Amino acid sequence: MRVGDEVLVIAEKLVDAVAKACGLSRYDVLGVRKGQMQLGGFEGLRCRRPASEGTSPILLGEFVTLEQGTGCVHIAPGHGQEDYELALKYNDPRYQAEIQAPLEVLAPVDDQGRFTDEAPEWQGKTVFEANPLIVQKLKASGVLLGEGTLTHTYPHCWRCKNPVIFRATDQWFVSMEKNDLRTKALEQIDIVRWLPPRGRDRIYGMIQNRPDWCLSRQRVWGVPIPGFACQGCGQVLITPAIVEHVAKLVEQHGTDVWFEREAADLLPAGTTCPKCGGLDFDKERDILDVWFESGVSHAAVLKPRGKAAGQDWWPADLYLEGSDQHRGWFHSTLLAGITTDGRAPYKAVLTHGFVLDGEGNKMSKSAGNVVAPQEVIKQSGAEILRLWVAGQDYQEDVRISQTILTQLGEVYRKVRNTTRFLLSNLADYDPNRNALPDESLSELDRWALLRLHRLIDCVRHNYQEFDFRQIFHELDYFCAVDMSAIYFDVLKDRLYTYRQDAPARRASQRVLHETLLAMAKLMAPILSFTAEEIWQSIPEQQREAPSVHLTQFPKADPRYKDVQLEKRWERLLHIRTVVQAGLEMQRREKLIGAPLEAKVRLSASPETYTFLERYEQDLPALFIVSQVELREVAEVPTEGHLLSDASGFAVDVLKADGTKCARCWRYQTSVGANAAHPELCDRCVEAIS
RNA sequence: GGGCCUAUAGCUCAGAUGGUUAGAGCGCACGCCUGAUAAGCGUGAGGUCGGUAGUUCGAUUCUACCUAGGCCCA
Repeated sequence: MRVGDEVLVIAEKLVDAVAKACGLSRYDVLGVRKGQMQLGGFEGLRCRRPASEGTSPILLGEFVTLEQGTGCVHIAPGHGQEDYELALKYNDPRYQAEIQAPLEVLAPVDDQGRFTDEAPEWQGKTVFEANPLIVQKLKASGVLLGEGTLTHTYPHCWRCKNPVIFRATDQWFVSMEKNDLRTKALEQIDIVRWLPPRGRDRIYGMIQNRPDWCLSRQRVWGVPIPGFACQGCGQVLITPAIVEHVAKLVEQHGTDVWFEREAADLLPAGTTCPKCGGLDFDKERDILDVWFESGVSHAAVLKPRGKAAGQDWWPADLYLEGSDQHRGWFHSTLLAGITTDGRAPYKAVLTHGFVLDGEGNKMSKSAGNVVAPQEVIKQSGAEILRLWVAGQDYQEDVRISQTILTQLGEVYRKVRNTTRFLLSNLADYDPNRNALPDESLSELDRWALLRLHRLIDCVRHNYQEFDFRQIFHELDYFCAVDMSAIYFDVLKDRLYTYRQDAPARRASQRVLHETLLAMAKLMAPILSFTAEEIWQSIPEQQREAPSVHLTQFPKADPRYKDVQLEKRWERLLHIRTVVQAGLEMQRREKLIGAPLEAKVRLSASPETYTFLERYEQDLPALFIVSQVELREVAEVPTEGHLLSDASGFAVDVLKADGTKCARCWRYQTSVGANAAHPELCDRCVEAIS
């Protein structure tokens, strides 16, 4: 645009804003130009510099926005990443026509933030001291159109909050392209097993796009880079022989040797510069990127250990860390492993999410929502914390809150009480003397073993798949439903009232004993202390090792996998549930209280009757009632029953016949028949005789 | 702003190549028991499957967008 006798180049959309900011009241827009010089644009045109001699080319940069300014900015490739990358782009041979001479990466600021002799006019002044002087000079020479200040976010020291001055400096790099590091890394990623599988996509994308690995960091503390530079010609010196020499010194004196000694005392005697023959060197002051150290930990930890144990410790079976380490540990380990060994030093990588509060928000001190593991351990115990880890879906972010911990306490107590019941009912049982063969087991016992071995199968599989939350839920269900609500409840009668050596009682105790051992082993990796506590409560001769953690993990025995029996019991347990609903109805009617006060009448269709007939003697025990009347009827359901079920039976609940036996609490007509024991039923009389 | 990802009952989790009343355990309510007792048993009530739009005969399941949240990067 034209202002007086001057022509200004301004981004089209910013013309008004610039005119306003600079107080340009009268101007004409002469035209719009865009793109390359050949197409009539500005790219490659040269401009006189406002504060120093010479000209600079106009470049096109994607990062210049229309949010403020004129749309034209000066760049300093020595003082900013985007500027630097733009200079690199134009220094490529295909842009030689546009820029005529290669762009220089000038960084005229020293380590103290002062201008160097490359900017003689400001030499010795800090950047902030020079800023107003430079503005003054521009004003004086009449090249400053306008001036203003702008507040915006800018990188700064996280500790002292001072702004950071970017400088292009010499660094050490690992090239992603030389020796095909990137290609090899991508190949290795597809060989490694990633859990969950999407981890593969995440690290693949990163490796695909990452720039060269910058190995050097400008920190005073860390692992030194064993490099040297010739004082005479600046030639960099780092050869295998030199590195080996330094490594020996470090082995003898520790890493500090690098900081304590002069360069001459760190180099092999008689080292000369291969380029100029110089004898004096500077040592490298930069340290290694810390990711380099974790990236090579496998070499320090796995390789020597494997050798010492005569085992294959390398590569690792599994690397396990939070999902942020796709960019960290897994990443640097992969690159280092490929460089030194040509492969990833791990076979599989498992990642977990992050711990969030009960609402799914990140924990922070200021938000006051932090749940500290130490506090959980203090309040609920380490076992609850372990249970929490197992029960959560770690493939996503996991939550922790008082509600969740309280709930875990319930699960823990269910597991604990279940094993307590097992232990207390095995007090008079010795598997070496009292165990009965499979043929002596009732169907109920076989069903319990079937459920146990299904559990073993499932738990074993899920440990292999690292799917711990399934184990958590299966264990909970097994304790709460299969054992506590069904098996134990039915078993109490025979455990408490049968003669001690009654085969039915001993048979069930065998199942209880096997269940106890298996449960302790199954939970051992998660509830390690509880499992061991259980184990120590088992008499020494009744367990195969002094510690549960020294036992073999249980394996499901296929001989208990009776699919027909499983189907029959599914049906029986369904009938049991319907009967329980009937009992509940009569309980509400105050007809009965305890189920043993009841007699259950089942009216079954011919098909159901045939199915139930073989269990007729077992039904009172299974339903935990005093009597069961089984009747065959032609049509079910029919009117006039308490409850009827679509699968072909109806339930009625009546008061039990007879009187309550003082010993087994069942209502039996035989109570009172024996003069010596007028309060006992016939079964109890027999049991105590 | 870019990459990867999540959202199912109060809680932790299942679920279906899209198809009848979306499941479990716990918790909760109510009741029972008192020989697992700071235990045990039973019954029941809880969900517009984050929101909106689209594809489809039909979507919680597929697509897009939105909202909320997490990790990494800029």
